[in-house]
Amino acid sequence: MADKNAITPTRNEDFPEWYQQVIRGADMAENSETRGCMVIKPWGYGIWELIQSDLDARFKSTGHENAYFPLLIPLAYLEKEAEHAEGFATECAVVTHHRLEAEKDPETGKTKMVPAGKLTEPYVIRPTSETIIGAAFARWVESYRDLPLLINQWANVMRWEMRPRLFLRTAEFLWQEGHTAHETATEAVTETSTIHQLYADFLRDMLAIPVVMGEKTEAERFPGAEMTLTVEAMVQDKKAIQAGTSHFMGQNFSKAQDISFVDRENQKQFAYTTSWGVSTRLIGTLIMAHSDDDGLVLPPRVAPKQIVIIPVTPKEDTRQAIIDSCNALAETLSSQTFHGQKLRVHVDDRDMGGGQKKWEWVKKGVPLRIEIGPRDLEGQKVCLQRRDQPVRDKSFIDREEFLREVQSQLDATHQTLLERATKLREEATEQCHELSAFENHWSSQENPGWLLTPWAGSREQEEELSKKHKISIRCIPLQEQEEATAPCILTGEVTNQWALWGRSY
RNA sequence: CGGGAUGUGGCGCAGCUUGGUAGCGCGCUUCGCUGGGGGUGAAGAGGUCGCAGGUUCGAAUCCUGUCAUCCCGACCA
Repeated sequence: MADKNAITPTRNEDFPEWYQQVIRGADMAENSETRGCMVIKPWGYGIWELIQSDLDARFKSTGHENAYFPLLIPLAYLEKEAEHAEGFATECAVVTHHRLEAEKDPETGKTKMVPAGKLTEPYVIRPTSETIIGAAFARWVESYRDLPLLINQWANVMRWEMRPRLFLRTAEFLWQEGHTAHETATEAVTETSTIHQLYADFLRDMLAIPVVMGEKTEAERFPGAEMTLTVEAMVQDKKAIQAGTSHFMGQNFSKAQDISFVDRENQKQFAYTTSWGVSTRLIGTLIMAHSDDDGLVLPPRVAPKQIVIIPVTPKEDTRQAIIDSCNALAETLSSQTFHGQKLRVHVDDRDMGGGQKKWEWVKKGVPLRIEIGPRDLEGQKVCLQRRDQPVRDKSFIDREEFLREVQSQLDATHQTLLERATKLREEATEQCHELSAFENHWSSQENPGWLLTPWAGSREQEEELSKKHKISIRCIPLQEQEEATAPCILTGEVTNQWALWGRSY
């Protein structure tokens, strides 16, 4: 087993299968009996809780409040905004009955439960909550004094996807959805951008994932939105993942749902609304962005355990002293903080092989592993292993020194991950001005990375190119738009708009 | 919804062509040896073979139906 990786296959051999095995190896989640739905296990849910609590604080500090709306949406609500309805129609689960009746099969004698009590008006299990929250907003908003209305909801939603994958695309998933209503378009657009930036900061600071911030083209926009802003991440197979979106709805939804108010001139006006969300897909993105052939690699700030201490007890007579020493170290560490939160430390004193324990924590992606054995105890040292470094690397440092530099070790881990991901993305993103080079690029390999091109094509032209090469415009990056004008790669028209193309999840 | 495949102990599979009521690996339990490493020896626990019919003295094996899942397409956070 000496040189074997913990995860089979490796990323190069079979990336999608590697992804599944990382999740299994880290014991994060599993497929459930319910079609397309996953069971999120404590290690995976722990990551989600950390994501949640940090985001929640960011939402609150930008003036938002949490509320909760029903899981079931009256079917009629979904019919109000045509584009929106159409966008989600094919993936809606529908509730049509409200009672079960026991029915005995006369031949087998077995009892079956049969749906009964048909509803006159069916309900849709929310695929997203614009409509039902909009209905509430319509009641809540009467005057310009009621605005802005800044609401967030933490919830589960359901989209009957054809091809589910753990975390990345499941029929039921957890997310937050922000919904806001504003007096003016400008204010609503500002809100959309504020959240866009909030997401980008969050991904960089918590998940160590660099993103490209940009706007979606009309073809890729949220159904019913006037503008969709996105943060796009590149993962290790060079595909793109849309990690979070923030939509400006204009007055589309407020007109459809009558979210109106009396303005400062005593005139009736329709509000301008926004919505924005990130989901458990962030965990999938996180896995694909950082993990290696030995399993999950967690950025410290979302690691349910940041430091795991493993006692090495080869001799019975020193065993208790070592365990005591480990517990003492854990206690000291736990009283320290990292980015405002208590360090999350765990002593693994289970009675089992040390090697097995070590590999479990490697596969779970714990940022720092500490081992303390008889020799370390004697020399007041600890054996430190960092998850962002090769698994077999270890350094023996003074215990006191370790206590002084834990935080910087954790920060350094975060920094390494962020730099690696940034480097990967930069190396796999090229500018392209020639249509022939553009077309060749997509057939050169399965996932050849991203291309940035001058773009002035129509929606139809975009869709044709997308279909032909199985790509999409990930976004019109905000940063690139100021750069020099150039002829569109397809039409030749001189433009200052640049499009970022890639294959995506 | 179109094309392909599969359903056998917790997981991964063999057995099915040539019917005779289950077997392997991993995991799990107990005990021993090990102990800076995912080691090792022994002994155990655990399945009426997706479901429903049919053929047969007898079906995991043959036939029919049905359900579910997976892979390739169209859709998608």
